[in-house]
Amino acid sequence: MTELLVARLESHMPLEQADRAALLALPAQTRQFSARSSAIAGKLLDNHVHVIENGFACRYRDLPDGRRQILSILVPGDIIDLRQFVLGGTQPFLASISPLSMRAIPNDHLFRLLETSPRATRALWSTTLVEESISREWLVSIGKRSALERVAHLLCEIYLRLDAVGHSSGPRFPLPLTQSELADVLGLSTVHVNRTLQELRKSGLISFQSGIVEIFDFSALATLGLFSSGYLHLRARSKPQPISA
Amino acid sequence: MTELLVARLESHMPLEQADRAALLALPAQTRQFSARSSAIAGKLLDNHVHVIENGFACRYRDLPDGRRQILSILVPGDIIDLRQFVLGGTQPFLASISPLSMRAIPNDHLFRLLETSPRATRALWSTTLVEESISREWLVSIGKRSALERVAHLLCEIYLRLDAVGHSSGPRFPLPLTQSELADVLGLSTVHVNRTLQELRKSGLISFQSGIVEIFDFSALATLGLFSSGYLHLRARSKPQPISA
DNA sequence: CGCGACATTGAAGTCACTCAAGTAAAGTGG
DNA sequence: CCACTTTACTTGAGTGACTTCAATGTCGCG
Repeated sequence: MTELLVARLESHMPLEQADRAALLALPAQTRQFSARSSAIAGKLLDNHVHVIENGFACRYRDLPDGRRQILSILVPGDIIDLRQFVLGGTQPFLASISPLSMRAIPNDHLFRLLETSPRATRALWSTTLVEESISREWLVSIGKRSALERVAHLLCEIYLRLDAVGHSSGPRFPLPLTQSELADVLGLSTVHVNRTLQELRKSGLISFQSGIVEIFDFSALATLGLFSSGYLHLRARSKPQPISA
Repeated sequence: MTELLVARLESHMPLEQADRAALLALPAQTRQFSARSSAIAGKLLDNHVHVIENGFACRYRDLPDGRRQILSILVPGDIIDLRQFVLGGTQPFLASISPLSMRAIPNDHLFRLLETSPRATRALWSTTLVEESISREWLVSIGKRSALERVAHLLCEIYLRLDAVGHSSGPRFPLPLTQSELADVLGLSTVHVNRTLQELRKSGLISFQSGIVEIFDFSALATLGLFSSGYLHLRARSKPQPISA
């Protein structure tokens, strides 16, 4: 049951049947976490790489005086500890946002795969490069986009990322972040996130309640957020996009 | 003459003699660029990966209305187009900051290396992961640190990165960015960068003139900037650090 | 010299923040 | 089943860090 991993890798680059088979043959055990538990990192299996199967998580950094910045939002299909796998060192802070289920793959099996399949290696490497690309886009948001643009941009991004792994339903998708967590993602204050969301709702572009977002006009939202999807490195899919950038 | 590449890879993880030899055997031709030419990307050799040998460059993103965010500062030893190599697609915008010399390595040789040396593959992969780690740290800066903290933090980072590849001289290092470029790095306005630099100078922590920074008290600067060097993933070096975090 | 690029300074403006309440919904315990 | 608590969201008022605009200063260079 690492189909999701294969789907994720193939959303960025094509695989051969042999690679797909090798990936599917990787052993994996399921692990569950409850919502909103920080310090997940300590509870991960050592010498395993984890793939999110369901739910949302995030990486974050706390500054000594209590300021917090959320560094990435992790959705199903995301691999959370490739950096440690490759580079060693300790896992940066990681927290679950919603209830979370993950698949843990033993490092040694993965090492063997890397040695035998350069293409699978590239595919895994790719996911880390896409993550980097997303980080950079967030830099643009936080550095130069206005609050309204930031929120619009983030919603577009999460929508496409979820859609790429089949976790959207039409124009609707789950976003189980509180406004205060969104603030820590976007480099804004909670109060300002609240007002910005109200503005987006009033302008008829989205609805957002009890953790569900609906985008009424993706292309208008993308324009408003100066969003263009290239940085996500999604390959065109066989079935047509429900809504497209 | 890819010694610099080897030095850079070894600053993050140990290599075996065989890997080192394989890396040094990679053919490479030198390419030169003048200072401050944007759209470097178009002038790079197709099907080559480029390593900076001397000088500074940056990746940047322009928004439609002229806002610009600099996404990363590239220093000697940095590899600038691994993403395209692995993931395909086009090079994000790239500009030289100072006169620049680079070494271009043909993709096919690199592919062959990846297929024969998993350890070299990991080392190259590592550099992209370190870049990602730096992007994330910049997110913290722009998202949550004050202007003074941001500048202090950036100076600490550049110093250690240059020092790791032997491009510092004692507490001094080149930083050929204009204040307006620093502003685009830090998500600030030029005017505010100017005032912030003055504050740092007045407090006696640094000097910064004609593109040369001198850090008088690294540890005070690091404290001020909430800097801790872990995210750079630098291995302890054999010779002692001149100044350390 | 005079031009261009960069740095510096002052004044005025604003976007987003902080502080402070208040509302709403959901969970907890007696 | 209803007080009590907790968590999230909403609203208003005042403030401040940083911005924008506009000059002025300084240095190197053709």
